[in-house]
Amino acid sequence: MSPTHTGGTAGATAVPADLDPCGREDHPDCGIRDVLDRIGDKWSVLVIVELAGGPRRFRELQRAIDGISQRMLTLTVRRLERDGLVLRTVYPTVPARVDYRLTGTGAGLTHLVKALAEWSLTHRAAIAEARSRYDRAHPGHDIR
Amino acid sequence: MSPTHTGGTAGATAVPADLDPCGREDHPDCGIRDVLDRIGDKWSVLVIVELAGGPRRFRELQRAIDGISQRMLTLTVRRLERDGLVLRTVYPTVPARVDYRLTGTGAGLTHLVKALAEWSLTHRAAIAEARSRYDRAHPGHDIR
DNA sequence: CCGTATCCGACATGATACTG
DNA sequence: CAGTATCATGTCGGATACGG
Repeated sequence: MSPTHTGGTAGATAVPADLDPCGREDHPDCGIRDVLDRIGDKWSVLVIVELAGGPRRFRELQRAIDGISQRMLTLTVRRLERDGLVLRTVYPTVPARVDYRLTGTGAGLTHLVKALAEWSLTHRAAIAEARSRYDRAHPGHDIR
Repeated sequence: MSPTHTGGTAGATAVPADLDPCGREDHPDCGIRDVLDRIGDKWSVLVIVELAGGPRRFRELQRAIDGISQRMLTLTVRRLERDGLVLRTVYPTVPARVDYRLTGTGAGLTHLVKALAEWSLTHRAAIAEARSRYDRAHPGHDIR
């Protein structure tokens, strides 16, 4: 395929209205960023997935999520709590016992996360192949 | 009783753990990370959303996505290309003309992104409120 | 127009030690 | 057990300048 065509560009030119929550693109922050930042960070999704299996204590989470440091687990779980996605409960026993569970809002997110996870699995092979193909075609040119 | 609890908008709804795409929870890295890293980074989603409206040239993307630097647009679009989510076409004109469009795989991701965007919009208010409530209840204690 | 190449600061994350 | 505090560091992303 040698695309020599400089004529009219094919396809629609407008962003579908249902995908443009900002109204205008010159307004970068429109709410979706907040959620995406949470979804995107290294550990939140793993915490959500783990909590989807039911309430967990701090140490249970840490053991379940391989590689997470105490500090990052604390931060992650605090941010999720702050956003109202996770409910933190402290039992005044000795030693203290704390458990975490998804709120209704958080549980709703799990459906999306689940869809994302399924999509990932479905396309994992294709993506891996695309990557190696790209790397083969562009030697020495590292992106990542 | 009266366990001290903070945060959370509604009562927790336990979700059955059919979410584990890895088979085992002690093995959290199973491909979903790759996709999440792409979803999670600052610009990929915005590029995908923009391309959902049809093919775009480099400058069009940059103008549409407010705040993105040339460097980051290049990197973002290259990574998406490498993953086989975006197709890059170079027309040998002078000056060069390049356009980007979603591949079939990339278009599939659009649906998920769209779902995520809708979820964000729906819960934006609740999240914002949860945050300010948290911040009110925990003064001086910043998480972000 | 469409990039690439550098430099650099800010922030996220990790390691470690300490507390209630 | 469930954190907090502190320090070190690696990466991300922005600004800028240059090149095809």
